[in-house]
Amino acid sequence: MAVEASDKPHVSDGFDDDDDGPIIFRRNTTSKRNVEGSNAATSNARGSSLQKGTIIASRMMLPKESSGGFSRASTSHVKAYLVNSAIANSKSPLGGKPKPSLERKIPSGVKVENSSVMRLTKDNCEDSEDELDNKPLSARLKVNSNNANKATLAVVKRSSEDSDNVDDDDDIPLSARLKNYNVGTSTSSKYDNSDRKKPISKVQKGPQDGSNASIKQERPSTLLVKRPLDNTDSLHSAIKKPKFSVLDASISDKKVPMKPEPKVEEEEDDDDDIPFSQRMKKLSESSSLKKSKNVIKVNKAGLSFKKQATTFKKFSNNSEYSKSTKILPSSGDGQKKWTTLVHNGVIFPPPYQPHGVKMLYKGKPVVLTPEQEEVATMFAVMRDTDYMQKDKFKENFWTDWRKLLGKNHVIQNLDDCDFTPIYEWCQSEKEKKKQMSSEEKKALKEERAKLEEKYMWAIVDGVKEKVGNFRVEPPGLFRGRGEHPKMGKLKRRIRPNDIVINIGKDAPIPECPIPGESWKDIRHDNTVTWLAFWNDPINPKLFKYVFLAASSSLKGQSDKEKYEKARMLKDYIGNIRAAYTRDFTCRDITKQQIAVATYLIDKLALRAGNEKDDDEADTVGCCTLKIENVTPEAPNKLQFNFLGKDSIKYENTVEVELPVYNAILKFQKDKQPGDDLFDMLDTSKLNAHLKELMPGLTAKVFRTFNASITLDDMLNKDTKDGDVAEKIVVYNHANKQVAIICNHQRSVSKSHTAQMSRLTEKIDELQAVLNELKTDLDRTRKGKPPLKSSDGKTKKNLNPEALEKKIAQTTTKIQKMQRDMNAKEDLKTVALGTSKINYLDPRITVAWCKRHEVPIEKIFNKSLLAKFAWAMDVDPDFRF
DNA sequence: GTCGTGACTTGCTTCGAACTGT
DNA sequence: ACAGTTCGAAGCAAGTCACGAC
Repeated sequence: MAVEASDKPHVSDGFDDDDDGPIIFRRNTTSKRNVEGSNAATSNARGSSLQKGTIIASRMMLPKESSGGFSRASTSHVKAYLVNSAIANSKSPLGGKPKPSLERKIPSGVKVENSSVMRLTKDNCEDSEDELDNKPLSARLKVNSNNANKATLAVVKRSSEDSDNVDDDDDIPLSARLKNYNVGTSTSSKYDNSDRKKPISKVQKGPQDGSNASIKQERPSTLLVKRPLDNTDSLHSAIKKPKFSVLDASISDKKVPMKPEPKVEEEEDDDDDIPFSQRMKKLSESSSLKKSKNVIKVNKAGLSFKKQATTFKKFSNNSEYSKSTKILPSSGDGQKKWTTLVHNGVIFPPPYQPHGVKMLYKGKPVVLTPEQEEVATMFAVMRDTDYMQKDKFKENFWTDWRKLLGKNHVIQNLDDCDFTPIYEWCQSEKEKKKQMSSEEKKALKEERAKLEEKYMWAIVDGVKEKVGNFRVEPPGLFRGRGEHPKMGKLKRRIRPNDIVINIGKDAPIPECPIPGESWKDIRHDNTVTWLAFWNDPINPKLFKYVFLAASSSLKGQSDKEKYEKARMLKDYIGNIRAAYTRDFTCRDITKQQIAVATYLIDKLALRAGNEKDDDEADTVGCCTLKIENVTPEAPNKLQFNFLGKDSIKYENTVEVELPVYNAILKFQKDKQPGDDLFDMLDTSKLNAHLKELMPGLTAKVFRTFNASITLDDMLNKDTKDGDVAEKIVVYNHANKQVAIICNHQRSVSKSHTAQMSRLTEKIDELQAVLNELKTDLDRTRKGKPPLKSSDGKTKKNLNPEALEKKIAQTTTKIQKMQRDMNAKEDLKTVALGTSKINYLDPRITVAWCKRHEVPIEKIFNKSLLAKFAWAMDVDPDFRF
């Protein structure tokens, strides 16, 4: 049974008893509601400008990414960013000046022209080296490492824009810098920080302590027993990433990944049995140890911001990760995710309640059965969406609805249907609901909560954990994104006999909530984390899973591993870049394509790009780029234009290394539009190759790596002394750059234009007031009375000091409004949340907050604090 | 090596409550 | 009190990637 000392859900405990005052969350984005002329269905048509040219600002100009910039690191990142920032954000929010919308102001071309790009003056993948192509990359890299200095890489002197920022090794020949990487360890990498200087094998031997660890141990558990984050092998081995967890074994035979350090200590063997996650933990803990001096220092500083410390404590305290001393039994199979699992299954949406409102067919009311009416209502309520403009949507709806109507039904075509009565009925119902008193609303909410309470929690190995999506999806019309061929199809009602339950062997099987029906199947599979699933009614070969919530330890554990893997890439990235640069001119076309694809994934943070079926929207990623998605522009630019995930448009023109440019020309030769650019490549080949370079490396790791390293660099470069608000501006700016790198877009709020004009009006009004005040001041100084106000009233005769004060206040107000307006415009198509939730290592944020005395709740909202509980006790000196 | 399946992460929109300014 | 706005949470679609069968 769960160990439970409180009735309260543990997740919220940290908030409910907040005695430190209210937690205020703010964000400077515009409303996400109401999409300007578009919604999901038209996402491909929107926001294309976001990407346009902005990548360059943040990534394309990064010298480290150029052919030779392998050893370049964080500072270069930031430097490049700053240069671009100057270009792209001539009126940056940091500067507080009016800043027009990104896309309008920054034609990609301009940015490219301004970018400082290091070029290969000579290709370093000589034909003579082709003999190496048959050797494993890692082996080749060894050669490469020795040859790196000889590699005929040269750096074109960086352009003047960033010359004043040039950092120490900018002038060091690239070859020399490369050497650092090739020699191996992080000591040579500028990405490195001290806590990464030991190879995994070494670090794990260290004492498991670190200041954080000791703090954890001292803390008694007050609520539930929590699962430790790096809880021995049971949990870790449970994480289904065998390639990662068992990396030692898997890589030791033939294909040895590049090593961040050349020398492997004897102890390594001993660690082979230790799960990767655990080793990673030790790795970071060892860093805590090393930094203990600093910790003390920071702790001292911390006294001045007790409240902040309390927040961190509260979250790490409440975190399952920091409390438990419980060791889960070892699974032995390396796959076990849990030992005991208890939950109550899922809750179903209420049955359909017919409203009896008659729709019209050829102007006449039609009687429908409840089933037919239900589907008609689904269609009626979509009247205001863009789906109604899509023939495919209507066609699919009609096909499915007609099946319900039957061939001989009076309704014979959709065009003659008028759903207005139903639509209006729905609107009035909505309105009624809106008009309910707050007491009524509260009562309803409580009733619902009471009904759902038992489904909200699961007990995993004795720990009460929140369940994520315990509600079965209600029936509806499928809202595929982009030009999805199945949009409009009926998503039928899911019944208990569609649902497979996964639960512990000894746990009671959840009672089926619908009398007379039963579950499809009961499983006791502890190698997976799902609690239930059903087949997607739209695409039966896909599944809909019920998982634990993001705040659960299982999710937290895998989150942490994800970031550790990305951090690990930091130690390998130099060699990896050297390797793919070498292969840009390989004779082996597959290798050449792998090299170019990896380059694009690294440089542009593209997704891998799996193959897609015909019954899905036509979107692409790196491996599935089509000929027409990339347009070469002589001498060495590539113009990208494609629909990516969720049919979000990716538009970007970038300057690339000449060998890459030439390779793209070669890949396009003799192909037609519609043909694959990388015809020899797919994601499995690419990932198999990446795994040779670093254990567990896949294409998506590059995205996490690039996002997190960018945040880390920018925060550390740009944070200046100042008040919290200014620091938050820095954070949001970095967050925005990451969102741009990852092409995280959102649709423009429907009310955006109206909001902007309202703000403009207000600013104009204030400006008029300001002018009046200035005139009055002028007159007062000359001994004249103030002019009458615009409405003809006589104004009070103020003294010059009072007028000056008023002028200052008004000016400040105008400036603030202008700042808000600029921020709103600036972020109207940029979604900051996605990167925060998925790509930015929370420890970067937490450590930065600690270092700069920024309350963490200014950056993370309640759910993020819960999700990232595992990161709360990070060393303030943590660097990604 | 390819393909299909399964499990999980990522990503955008929507909903509705809370907040803010008047 | 009200309207407009912000924001967290939920919803669910759409990706990635591993693995096993053939």
